[in-house]
Parts: sequence; structure tokens; C-alpha cells
Amino acid sequence: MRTSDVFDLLRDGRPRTRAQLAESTGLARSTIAARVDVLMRLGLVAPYGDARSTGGRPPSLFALNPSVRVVAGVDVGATHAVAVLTDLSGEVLAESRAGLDIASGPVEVLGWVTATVGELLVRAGRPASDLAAIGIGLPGPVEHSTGRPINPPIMPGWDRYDVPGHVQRTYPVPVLIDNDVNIMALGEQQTHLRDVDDLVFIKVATGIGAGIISNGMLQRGAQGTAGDLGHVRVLRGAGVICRCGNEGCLEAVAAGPALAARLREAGAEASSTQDVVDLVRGGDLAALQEIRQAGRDIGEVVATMVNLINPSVVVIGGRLADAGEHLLAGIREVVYRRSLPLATESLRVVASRAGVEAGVRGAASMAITHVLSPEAIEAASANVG
Amino acid sequence: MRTSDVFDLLRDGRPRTRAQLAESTGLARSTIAARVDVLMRLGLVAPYGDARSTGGRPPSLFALNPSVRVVAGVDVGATHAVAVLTDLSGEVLAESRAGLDIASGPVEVLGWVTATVGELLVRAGRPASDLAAIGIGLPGPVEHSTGRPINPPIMPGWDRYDVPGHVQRTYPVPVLIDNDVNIMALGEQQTHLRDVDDLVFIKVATGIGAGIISNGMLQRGAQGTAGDLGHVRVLRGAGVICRCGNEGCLEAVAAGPALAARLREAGAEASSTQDVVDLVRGGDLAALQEIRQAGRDIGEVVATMVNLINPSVVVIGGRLADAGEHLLAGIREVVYRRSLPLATESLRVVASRAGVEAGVRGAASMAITHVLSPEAIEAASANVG
DNA sequence: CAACTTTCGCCGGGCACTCGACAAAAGTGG
DNA sequence: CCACTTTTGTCGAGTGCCCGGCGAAAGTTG
Repeated sequence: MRTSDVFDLLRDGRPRTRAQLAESTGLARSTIAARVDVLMRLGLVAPYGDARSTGGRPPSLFALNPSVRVVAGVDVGATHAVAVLTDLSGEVLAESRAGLDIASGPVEVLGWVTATVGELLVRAGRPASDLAAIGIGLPGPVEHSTGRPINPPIMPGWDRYDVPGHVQRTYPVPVLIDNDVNIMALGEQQTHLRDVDDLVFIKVATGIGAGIISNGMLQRGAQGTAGDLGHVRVLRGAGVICRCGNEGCLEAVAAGPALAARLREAGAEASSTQDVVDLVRGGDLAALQEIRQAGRDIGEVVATMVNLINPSVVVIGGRLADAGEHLLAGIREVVYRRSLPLATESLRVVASRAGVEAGVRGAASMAITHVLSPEAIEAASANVG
Repeated sequence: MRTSDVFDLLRDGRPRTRAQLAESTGLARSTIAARVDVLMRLGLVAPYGDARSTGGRPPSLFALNPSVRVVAGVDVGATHAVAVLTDLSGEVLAESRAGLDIASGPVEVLGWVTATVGELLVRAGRPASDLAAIGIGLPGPVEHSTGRPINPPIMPGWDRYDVPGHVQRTYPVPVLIDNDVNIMALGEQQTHLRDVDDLVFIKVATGIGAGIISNGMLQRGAQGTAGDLGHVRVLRGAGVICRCGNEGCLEAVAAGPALAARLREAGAEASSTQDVVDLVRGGDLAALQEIRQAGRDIGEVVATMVNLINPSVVVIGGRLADAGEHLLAGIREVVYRRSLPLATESLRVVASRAGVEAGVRGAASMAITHVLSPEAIEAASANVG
């Protein structure tokens, strides 16, 4: 029974007495006292006032102290980036956004990242030594174990760049990198689906991608490219050539640029994904029909995913999902018709709740998970013990 | 550093000296000696002769002793069943097959299972006390954690039946249940792809299903129905109604019965999946074209799987795969055209090598993994001390 | 055959960990 | 205000585990 096991019980944030911890672990009270002492000296656990007395001395409560340390979460998109500083419970302490072209290369982008993290630390009134880890999401395939982007299509100059190494020159802390869609999946799970172990997050924007959490773990696949549903063929794609060179890709039919193009053909003014969203919100009938149909097209692929992966929740996010319930309705329509009854009987298809925050939240969550992992706790407590 | 950590080093079957184990673990030689002693008293490890001397007393070698105990692997199909007894390395000691209708219900089928396991033990000259675990594959969705079938379409009377409980009345050992396709995936991994952590196994026979191993672990999904690709819609399925009630399912187009039906329409004599295989083997041109096209249809869905799951190997098995390379060729044709370059650059699409043995091998492998798990080793060594 | 080398099995010491006890602290209830 | 209850922190004892040393065993080399 290790120190991290005691800490695991406190990770949910609920306060507990020593006696309760002893009860849960089966260890003696004195042993628990020693463990709690170590965790308190590490600052990870803090007193939480006293519980009500039952006739004798009132027991003191302890709980996870989320504010001992902070982590940074960064979500780098194609044209803009968001960074947050959170405490260990994921509570956002400071936030910063900027227009930022990923194509300007790793040196410039990561320069912004380190500068912004520094600024966030100052704004939150925290010394750099309080920073425990940094999580970063990038818009392309990433080899998570090394933190290097692999052949990213829209990230010139980033191929196999040592992102953690670069950032660690400024902040010598663990730096974790993942795909932007993966961290959005983590973000949704962390914000409102903590007990969900099998979740698929679908991002619908300029491109279409998915983050897959199966068995409580992110599924990255052999090369870290899992979840690419943008280039799956769909029925309505017959004759449509995608930028990848193939015919009938979902992305060429149902992503933002495709919708905008079709609306332009119909005479509407729509040059960007955002324009499509605005038209839908404005009640434009053609736009509404288009987005509903896009939902059906995406639903076709999601139905396949449901059959193949059998998640318990599918979360729909990305900028096109901000246009109200229409996209979701189209997806639901097809999924519940096409997927197997057994797989859909307890399936929920829901809209993103974390919204634009999903990415940074997930990036921070990834960092927190690393910092509070049993291994990290053991290593830290060995230095204090 | 636990006893199971020392055992883990020996699990690959390669013999080692105490000094090598001490080197690998960082423990003192005397500690290693104690650990090895425990493992030897458990019978899990046995002397393996002496290594060559380097000028002094030759060190003695130790290796996993696969023959201390045995496990049973059972693959129950719709109309027949196979059972094997293997040692802990997966080596088959005895085998038995029988025609057996799954629809005759759990009591009859499991009666055959227990009787056959008993017979195999006798044939291998092993007492029942040598049996360490039983792995069973069933042709339908199974809740692995409880071993109960869940709404299985072709298994009347089996719904939520307590399979492990029934078997344990005869053999009081761990009984592990899984989907037949999942155990075939395990079987392929165990027989010739041991270092592959991301593998998809596709079974093409009367139905079409997939077993997904991702990150080294079987992915079962929220309800244990993951890998159902038979009811994914394909292009060529337009207008074809599947037995599930939907239109355009892969299974309604590319599985054995569909091929047989189309060949019959063309005037050939083909009533079963086996007949189709025979025609192809006989060089029948129409059958050859049909199976190649079936490969393309399946390839369409496999291409989607490759994009979504990003495996490093796709294995094609099932009875239709026995008809030579034609099915595989059709699948490869579409997969390498439709999947993303990054996902296919190191992807291998190969034929099953374990063949009809895959299921039982996988079932045995599942049992072995359980028996040799660190938890099981720790528990066992605590009793020997 | 003798000297040397390397491994083996055993044993005692030391270290760290955990437990239970005990007295002090901090409340409650009459 | 006093007796009683319950928790807290400390401390010594017991225990189990791991290490290193030692003599014996089993080879090699000259």
C-alpha cells in the first residue's frame, strides 16, 4: 500500500478524515497519519477544517489542495491559439488568446507559448516554480510518446520537431503533446463526463476529426493518426474530389468549406465556416438545410464508428456545431437508424459543453493527469518521506 | 520490486542466469535467488541446464516452465466447436472438434465443453488439478467482465446466462469468456505477431466481424459490441436489404450467403459459404470475380477502420479467406487507395496464419494471460513465501 | 593436479515500514 | 465545571525484506 494509494482516494476532491482513509485502505491510523503528513508536506493535501464532533474530539478533514501547483494548457489551432493556467482541479486561473499562424513555424509559435505561459503566471500571481507541467494540443498528427509532429499537413516546418525539448529550455517541466482533437475529447470528458470511459469526440470545422477514448484511455493508434474520419467515403460524396486527391471524402462534403461553397453556388455570401454558422443562426433556410444534411453525412460515418468502437457517448463539437442543434439532429437521425440496436440502446449523442474551452481544458487535464499519476506521487514523496 | 517483476523477465521463455536477472532488476543476487526459489517451488520456473563457463563455475540457467500447468481454450461456433489443451507457452497438447449447434442452449453446449475438457486432460495424461484456467469464445456479444452473453442474435437461451458459473461447477478455475472474433484476434497476435500492439482481425464467413487490439489490449467498447463491421453501409449495397432490416449492410453484400445467392442467380450450384470457397478454388471465373468484389466491398470498410483506428496490421481470416489470395487482393486494392498515406505507409494487410486454429489459440492465450498476470503471480507466491 | 575464477547457498545485520499503545488535546453533555 | 468520548501525535517494538559477506562447490587453465 503506497502513498499514492492514499492520495488516489483524495483525488476526487472530497474531504476525508484519517479514520475514513484508514477504513478504506485497511492501514492502521498511525500509518495513515504518516502518509497524510507526507502529502501535506508536499502541499498536495491540505486541512479542510474539522468535521462535526460525535461526542468527542472532532476529527480533522483533509482534501486535495488544488492550488499548490499550477499547470498550463495550450490549444494551438491553425490560425489562433488559446492558453490557460489552471490549478490541479482544472479550475482556470488565467487565460489568453491570440491570432497565431501555425504555418509561421515552431520557433515563432512556441515562442508565443512560452511567453504567454509566463504572462499567465504573472497574471495569476504565481512564481514559475509553481508550474508543474504543460500540455499542448497541435492541429495535426503527433507522436505522443516523443511529442513530435509526424508529417503534419498544415504545419510546415514542424515535421518531427522536438516540441517538448524546445519548451523545456524555458520551463524545465514535463511537456505533453497531443493532437488537438484528442485533447478536446479529454476536455469534454473532464468537464462533464468524468465517469464516462468510452467516449468519442467529433470536431466539425474546417476539417473533421475524432478523438477516441476507449476503456478510459485515449486511443492514438500505431502512428498516432487514429480518429481520422474526415477522409472516409460517404454516399453523397460520389463525384466530389477532396483535397486529399480521393473521391467522396466526408470532409469534401460536410466540412465548413464545402458548405460555404455550396451556399455560394446558391447565391449566398459565405466565404468561411464562420459565415455558414452565421447564416444558420440568422435562420437562412438554405444554410439550415445544408447543415442538417451535413449532419446526416457525418452521421453516416459516426454510425460506422459506433458499430466499430461502441462508445457510450458521442460528443459533437467544433465550430460548425456552434450553429445550434441542426447538425446534431442530422447526426442523431442517421446514427439511431443505422447503428446496431445493442450499440445505440444506451448511447448518447450530445453537443459539446466545453465548447471553445474544450481544447485547453483537455490540454490542462492531460498535464494534471501526468502530475498526479501514482508514479509521480511516489517519486515526489520519496524526496520528502 | 515484486516476485512478478522477476517472472516478467522470464515470461518470454528465454533462459537466464541469476546474475542476468539481478542485472536487469537492480536487485542483489541473494534477493534474486530467493525470488527464483519461490518461482521454482511454484513450478513456474525450472532449471534449464548450465550456461558455458567463463573460467569459473558455470552459472545455471532458469526459464519459464510451460508444462507445470495447462489451460483449456474453447472456440464455440454456430454449428461446431473446437477445444484444445495447451501448456503455458500456448503449445497444443490435445485437441478435439465436434459438430455442435449453439442453438441447443447453454446446458447442452457447456456440457460438451466440460466433458471435452475432461477428455483432453485424460488424453494429455494430466490430472484435473493441473488445469489453471479456461478461455471460451462464443459467437455473439459478451460482457467480458461477467462472462454473460448479451442479446446474442444466434444464441437462443443464452441471454445473460452465467457461463463461468456453470463451467466452474465442474472446474473451479478462472473461466474467461469473450466474443469469438476477439479471441481470433488474440490467436493471430499470439501465434505470429507477438510484438504487434495495434492489430485488427477481420473474420469473413457467414457474418463479418472484427476484433480490435489497440495499445496491446482488446478493445471491447462500452457494451462489448465493438468491432461490428458487418452492418456498416457500403456503396454497392444500395437497394440491398440486410437481415438486420437496414439497407446496404456490408454483410448483405459481401458475406458468404450473399455470394452464394448471387452465384446461384448466375446458374451455379452454391448453397453455402463452403460451396463458394470450393467454386473459387476450382477456378470458377464468376466465383472468382464475386470474391474479389467482396474483397473490395470489405476493403471499403477496412479502409475506414484503418483511418479511424490506425492499426499496424490487419489480418483477414474466416472461412471465405480460405479461398486463396483473391479476397485479400480486393481488400488491399481498396485499402491502399482509400486510406490515408500516413496510416498505410507502415500498414500490413495479411492473411490469417492461424486459420481455424486462431480461435482456440486465442481462447487459450486469454486464459494464459490471466494465469500469468502479475496479480496472479503475486497471489500465488504469497502462499509459498 | 594445483591455482584461479566464478557461482551457489546460507546466514547475520541493518533498514524501513507498519502496528498498537499511550498520553495529551479538543470537544460534548449533564 | 467535571466526567466522558473521540481524535491526535509520538514513540517503542516487532517484523519482514533486502543486502552483503563467507565458505563451499564447480568449473577452467597451465
